[in-house]
Amino acid sequence: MENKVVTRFAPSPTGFMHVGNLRTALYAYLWAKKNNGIFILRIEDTDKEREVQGSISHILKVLEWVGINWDEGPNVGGPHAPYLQSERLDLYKKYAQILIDKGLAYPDPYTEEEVGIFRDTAELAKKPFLYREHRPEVFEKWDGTKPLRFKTPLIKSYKWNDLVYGELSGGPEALDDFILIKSDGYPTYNFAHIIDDIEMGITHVMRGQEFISSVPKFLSLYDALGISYPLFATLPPIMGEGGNKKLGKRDGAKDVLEYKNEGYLPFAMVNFLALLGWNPGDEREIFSMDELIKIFDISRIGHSGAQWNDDKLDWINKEHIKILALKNPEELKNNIFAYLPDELKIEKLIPVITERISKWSDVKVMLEKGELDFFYKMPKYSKEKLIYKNIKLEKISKNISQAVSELEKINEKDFILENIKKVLMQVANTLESRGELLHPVRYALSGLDKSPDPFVIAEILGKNETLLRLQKAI
RNA sequence: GGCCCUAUCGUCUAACGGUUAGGACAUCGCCUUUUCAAGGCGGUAAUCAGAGUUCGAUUCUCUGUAGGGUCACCA
Repeated sequence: MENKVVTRFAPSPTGFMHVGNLRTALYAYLWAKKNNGIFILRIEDTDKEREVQGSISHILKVLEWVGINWDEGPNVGGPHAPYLQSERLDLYKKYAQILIDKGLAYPDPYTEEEVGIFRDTAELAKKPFLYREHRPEVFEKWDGTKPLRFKTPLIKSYKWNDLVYGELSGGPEALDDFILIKSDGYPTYNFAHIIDDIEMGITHVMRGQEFISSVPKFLSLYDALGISYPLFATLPPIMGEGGNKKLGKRDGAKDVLEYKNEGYLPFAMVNFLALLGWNPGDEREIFSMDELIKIFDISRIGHSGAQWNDDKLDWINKEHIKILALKNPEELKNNIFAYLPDELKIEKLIPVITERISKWSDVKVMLEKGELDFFYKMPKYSKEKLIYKNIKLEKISKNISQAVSELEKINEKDFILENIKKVLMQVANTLESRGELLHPVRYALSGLDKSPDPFVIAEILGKNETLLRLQKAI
């Protein structure tokens, strides 16, 4: 197994995971699985200031929810353990020492304030800030109390190949003496992720487009260590809905688990995210995770930013609900029942509800709007509304009476949709317009202007209740 | 401001020099339906602009414009 594909998802535990993070994880996972490779989860917890308690378990929960299983990482372990960067500090020190020995790393002699002044001056002059312009002539010995900086070995431009974007480049201003190890002893992202990617044998590095401008720094570090580059696959940004800003926490990107709570199916989320920046090249749009693994291909990842779109997510979710109704009706039932009070946990209500929702929480909305009350409560309504167009009330009453006497002939156990429909349609067809019977019947049974059709309602209510409500209307 | 990336219907996108520029979401209309939803059928709607290369540019090149990213002891 020489050329086994190894990818990783390496989030930092600084808060909740949003959909942008999840898509990066998904693409890395799909690519690994498509190639029978390994998908590693690594936690980049090197910023102790910004770390948020509970983030790690949150990340694991999100990945578990959508069905992204890591082959190596927290909980499952693996040959490169530990998978938390904060537990790998000795490793970074080892590599740092190699650079120091080569004369390619040195302690920063300035205070943070002094560096701040350098930066402000550069900004004021509308020039990019470059620390290396202030690099000390003589390097002191590093005692661990000062930040350790990388000495950019050669000021040059870099050109490299990206699996998604093709040839990319960065000018010399993208190279600088960045910090390898902070004064608190933790490595920076720039340093740690490279060491870990090397140590863990990562073959394909997938990450967002915001890292393009840092790649020259990474390349210069690989060069300094004399190590060949992994393959890079850069992902286009996800933009906020309606806006043109990259979707980020600051711009209201939602916690992935909020989608779970709102009642989206994990497959729908995966499906939608897969399509945001990638397409299979044909006209299919609905996929399971297994199908995605089969057809996913880095070469079909797009280059331009894609806007988040709730409408499309809702549609995809609805499609997945339909699939669920066929494949796993029990799960469909459980999800819908979870929102219903006991008196509404009626099996026959499920198809009626299913066709009206695009996510589970819509059931709650239906409930709140009172759209389901009539299934267990005698509806309240005004008799004027029984009138269909300009038909007189007496005529309506007569029509209903006629329907009632016909419905009475049906046996209690034969009181099912198709029989009810047959009988009511028979009566309705004798009238000038069918609406003069069907409208009042529907209204008498539901008390609503908009409701499922009267036959369905009648079946669910049963013979007694149906006739009772119709009598009342008469 | 420097550097980098991007640019097809409102949105997600297909078309890797030759298509009546295709599909999906949304929208609109019709059919079905008492109504709503669902479903079926159909419509409106796009190559950012200007030069070049070419017999021929959505596609290749350049310039402009617009949008995005980045320039931390954050990742």
